[in-house]
Parts: sequence; structure tokens; C-alpha cells
Amino acid sequence: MFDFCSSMTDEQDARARELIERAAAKWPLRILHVLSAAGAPLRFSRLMERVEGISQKVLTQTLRTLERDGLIIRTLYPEVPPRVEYELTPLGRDLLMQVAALWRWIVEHLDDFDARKAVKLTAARA
Amino acid sequence: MFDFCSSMTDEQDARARELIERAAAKWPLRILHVLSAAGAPLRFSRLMERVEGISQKVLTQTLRTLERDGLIIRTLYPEVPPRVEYELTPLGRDLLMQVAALWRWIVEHLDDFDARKAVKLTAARA
DNA sequence: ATCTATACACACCTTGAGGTAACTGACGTG
DNA sequence: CACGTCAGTTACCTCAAGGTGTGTATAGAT
Repeated sequence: MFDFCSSMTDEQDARARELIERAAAKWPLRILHVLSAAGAPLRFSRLMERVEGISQKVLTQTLRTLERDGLIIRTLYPEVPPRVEYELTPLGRDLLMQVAALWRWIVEHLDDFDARKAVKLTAARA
Repeated sequence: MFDFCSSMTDEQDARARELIERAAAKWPLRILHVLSAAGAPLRFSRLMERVEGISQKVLTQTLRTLERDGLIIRTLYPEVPPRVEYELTPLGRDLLMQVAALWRWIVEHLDDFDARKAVKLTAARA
């Protein structure tokens, strides 16, 4: 109905959309959510347990991406066996809070998404 | 830090995440945005022009998905040559408004996403 | 000497999203 | 009769995400 992005440059618009796409993809959102719910730094293997269905390879890949995006911090403790801990950055926490608002809105409106099944629209006439 | 989803069932949580993933994917967000910015129903070919880079096949596919999700309405006028118009549903508009809030927050904080590049973190000691 | 635990890296394969190009159907027009 | 228009559909191909399975370094425990 109106252009909610009118105050953005095309480049800002594109970058924001790219960030949304990346953060809202299959695994990143789950990982951020798990880290937030834990409330403390988590080791690699703890993440593997809690992010159900993810493979080792993809978990490392996704964690590296999240680190590059500044959403999590990776801390390596040079012990044996090695210990690595992941935690949200303030930016990651803030972003997750924003996404959570959207998340909650959707959950509150799941009925509306269901309701559409009952409303069958037929073709209009010219 | 805390579980922002504590009031959700696992199923609600999963469905909401799935909706976020689907809506935030490559094309759906752009299409919804274009429809919103237009402020009026758009024909297939108008969408093709405004959603830069999308192919005919993927545009139809994505539009069908958005229709099934109840976010847009497809209206076929049985003329020759055929005319088909797409417009946001109230639900689609509301969802886009919610996403727009997130969008705007990200644009306002793009500097923070940039800043991370300057903050190099080295390994900690145990 | 062997085994275990941890956090990966690497090679290989499958799957699906998305791109390209050609074809269709119905009708008005020249 | 051939042509153009519009909104697709269909067949075909590519590429990257993601899954699987194995290898690796290190030191302590048995």
C-alpha cells in the first residue's frame, strides 16, 4: 500500500534484505535461538546436540558465517582435547530480539494462516 | 539470554520458523515489497519488469506459493489476451509490515554490522 | 601400546532451487 | 493466413547447499 522503504537507498535496501535472507535461512535462526535459550556460551558438541538434525560440517560452516556477520563470538581454549565456545554478541542478541518480535507475531496469527484454506477464491469476471 | 519462545509449543515454533524461512527467501520478499510499493494490483508482466532478475518460471512458481500461503490473491480475467492481476491480502500486508519493522531496524544498524570488521578478536587463554 | 574425547577438515555424492529456451492457446488484426 | 499479445508450461541444464563418511592432532587414562 505504501513504500515502507522510501527512506532507504537501494544499497541499504539490498544489504538489509541480504542479511534477512542469510539470518532467516534454515540453520542460522535455530543456532541463534539455541544460543539465546542457553543463556551461556555453548561448546560445539553441545550445539550439535541441541540443533537437531544438523550435520557437523554444516554446523561449522554456519558458525563461521555467523561469526563473520558479527552475530556470534568463537572462543578457542587451547586445551587437550580442544574446547571451543560460542556465544551471542550484543549485536546478535539484538537482532534476535527483533526477529523474535516477528516470530511472536506470526505465532499469534497462525490461525489466520490456517484460515486461508477455508476461503477459496474463484476467478473474477471482467 | 532468555527463551523468547517459552510460550510457544514446539509445533507453533516450527511452523512460524518455516513461514519465516519461506517468506524471507530470495524472491518472495522482493515480490511482496513490489506489490506493496505499487499500491495497486499488478499484472504478471508488470511484476516481471519490477522484480529485477527473476525468470518467468520462478515468478509463477513463487506467486503460486505466496497464493497458497494466503499472502497474495491471484485474479484471472478471462479476456484475450489473458489478464491476471496480483495483489496483497490483508494478511500479506500485515506480515510485510512486521517484516518491515525488522528491515528498518537492520538498516538503522548497518553501521554496527560494518563495525565488526574492525574488531578482531584473538583466542582467549584458559 | 592402545583407546578416548574434541573440534574440526576433506572428499564424495545427492538433491533441489533456479536459470534458459522453446512451445502453447485463444483471439483480434493486417 | 500469418502475426503479435499475455501468461504461462515444459524440458533441460547448472550449481551450490547440504548430507555422509573418513582422517587428524593432542595428551591423559588404562
